[in-house]
Amino acid sequence: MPSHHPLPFDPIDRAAKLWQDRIGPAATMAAVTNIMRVQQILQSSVDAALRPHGLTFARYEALVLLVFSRQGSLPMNVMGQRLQLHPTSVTNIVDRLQADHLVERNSHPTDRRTTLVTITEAGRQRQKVATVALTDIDFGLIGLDDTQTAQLTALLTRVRRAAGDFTDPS
Amino acid sequence: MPSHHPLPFDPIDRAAKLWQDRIGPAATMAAVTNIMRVQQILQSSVDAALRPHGLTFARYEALVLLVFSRQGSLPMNVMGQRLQLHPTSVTNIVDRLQADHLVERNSHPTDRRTTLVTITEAGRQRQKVATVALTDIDFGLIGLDDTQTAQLTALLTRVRRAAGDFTDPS
DNA sequence: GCTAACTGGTTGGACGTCCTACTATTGGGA
DNA sequence: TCCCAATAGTAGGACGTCCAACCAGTTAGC
Repeated sequence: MPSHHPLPFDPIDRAAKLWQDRIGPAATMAAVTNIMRVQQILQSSVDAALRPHGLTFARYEALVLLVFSRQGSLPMNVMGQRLQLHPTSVTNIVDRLQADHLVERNSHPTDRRTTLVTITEAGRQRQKVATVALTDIDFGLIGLDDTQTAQLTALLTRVRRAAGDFTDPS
Repeated sequence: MPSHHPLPFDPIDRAAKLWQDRIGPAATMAAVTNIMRVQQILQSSVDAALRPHGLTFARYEALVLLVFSRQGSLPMNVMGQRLQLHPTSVTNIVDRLQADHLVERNSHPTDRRTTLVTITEAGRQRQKVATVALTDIDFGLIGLDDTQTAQLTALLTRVRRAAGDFTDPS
């Protein structure tokens, strides 16, 4: 169970209201704090579902990426690009997955700089049961029907695009 | 400048597409990862704007809360409730603000368990300039017009409500 | 060929978040 | 009155994220 204390009202929204008179883009502020807060809710909800399986969302995403990769292995830098993570975060995550024997580190055949991360059979199994756990809680995203979920995705994708998150491969 | 590496395509969406055939609520998964990602973008954008002023978003929010409080001081547990933070997170944040002389810790007049956090004059000044820095970047939330921003807020509010985030004081 | 710039990855440190466990204080009920 | 549950805050640790700095290997330019 996530440990968000219930709120009698939204303090940040209240702050935003106060700003409206003296500063400016309160609507934007409200959206920002909503995103921050919903992310926090989802994170703790998802992590709680994964904890019994010894995973976090970050490590789970890495496992998913490897499971769906053609060879079951990827260079670390590619993992960083796909998951949008700093190289040091990849190192951190792979360290922990490796300590759990869910992935292995292999050397690249031609480029001796790169490290290939390969998922193990145990890793595949773990990803499978973790996915079941996640689908059981519907990924922690509740309160929206299919149409609204699609709307939300569309809006957020727009933001990501505006932020230059995915540069189209032109 | 945030350090997200540009993406040629959305890997998680791709993974979600793969799941669609074999697992199920891929749309939900896509929305979840989008929220996670947008939060990350906003966080790093906002933190980058605050870094020159020696603040993070978490500490900034705490300052705002104190500035808008009637007495300029609040008990730590109240701060935790308003900011939706774990008690230990409040301790952490107040520690750092105090080290920067932006807040002070005072003892409560009647309840010796509670600690009153009081904003200093330096804290008020810092909050002011930090707010200017933040409004200058429009909180990093771009790519949406007013209508879309309102839509986004409405959708996220629905999620928060479903998660029991604000328990209406009925 | 040789040097300089670039790329892949790691280390160490800062920060925020949470959890578990603990101390101090308060307040309600036997 | 006294004891015990609830509350306020902190300490220590785990985790993920980032940055700065660094080393090893690779590639391009001269």
